[in-house]
Amino acid sequence: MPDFLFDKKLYYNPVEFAMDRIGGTWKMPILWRLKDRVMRYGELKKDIPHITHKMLTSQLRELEAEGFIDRKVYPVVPPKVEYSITERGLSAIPIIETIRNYGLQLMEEFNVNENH
Amino acid sequence: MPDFLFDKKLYYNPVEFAMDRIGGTWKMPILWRLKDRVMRYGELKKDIPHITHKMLTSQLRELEAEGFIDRKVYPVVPPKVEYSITERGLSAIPIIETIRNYGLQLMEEFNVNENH
DNA sequence: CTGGATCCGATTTGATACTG
DNA sequence: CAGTATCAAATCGGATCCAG
Repeated sequence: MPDFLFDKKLYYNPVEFAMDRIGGTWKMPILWRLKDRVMRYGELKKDIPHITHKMLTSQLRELEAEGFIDRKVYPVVPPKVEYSITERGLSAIPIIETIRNYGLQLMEEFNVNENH
Repeated sequence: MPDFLFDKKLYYNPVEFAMDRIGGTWKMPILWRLKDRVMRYGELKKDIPHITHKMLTSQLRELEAEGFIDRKVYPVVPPKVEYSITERGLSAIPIIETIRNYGLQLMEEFNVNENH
């Protein structure tokens, strides 16, 4: 597998390409929440623990720019913006589930419990 | 899914936990190469394009510390060190394949070809 | 041959202030 | 309510040097 360029960045393999699209700390949590319903900005902000305003905004912009989510602005005051998942975003859901299940398996192996 | 601590770091979900173990730019390429044979440090270095000495060393250390690979040192001069995959490392291979296939699918959708 | 340590620039992220 | 801009802190990664 040779290197390839996308959006001015050099990639070394398909795994790296995929993780650049839907990886990082926040993109999967966002897609996961949008998988079966439309959500407003404020809802996402409340629903995703620890995410900062800046990170939520930037990650939503990237997901939108690459076609994983749609953004619908209602011209009202105060502003209302709804985010929804696209076909492309939906196709990522099974991958997220696979990684999530693997993570749960690893957590057992490492004796990680959710009570600290 | 509540937060949990592991190795002094706070995690928000199982996906994040999994990707901290086998994610990043280099861990999957390393595991992938070790999946069906033992390799020496220099072999890995030659075989993984672009990886630097520092990154290869640090990623091998982390994978070893968390039980994904074994490190065998031969007491000879000059030094000879062999890296091999463990059971835990092998269990990551199907996940890597899944992500890889998804990456290839995305690359088609984005019209990424490997000739730049 | 393998690998540790250090320096330093680049990138990422959090906090904060401001806007329509 | 949703979003942008700015600055500072933290993290990451590359280059380089030294060592057994």
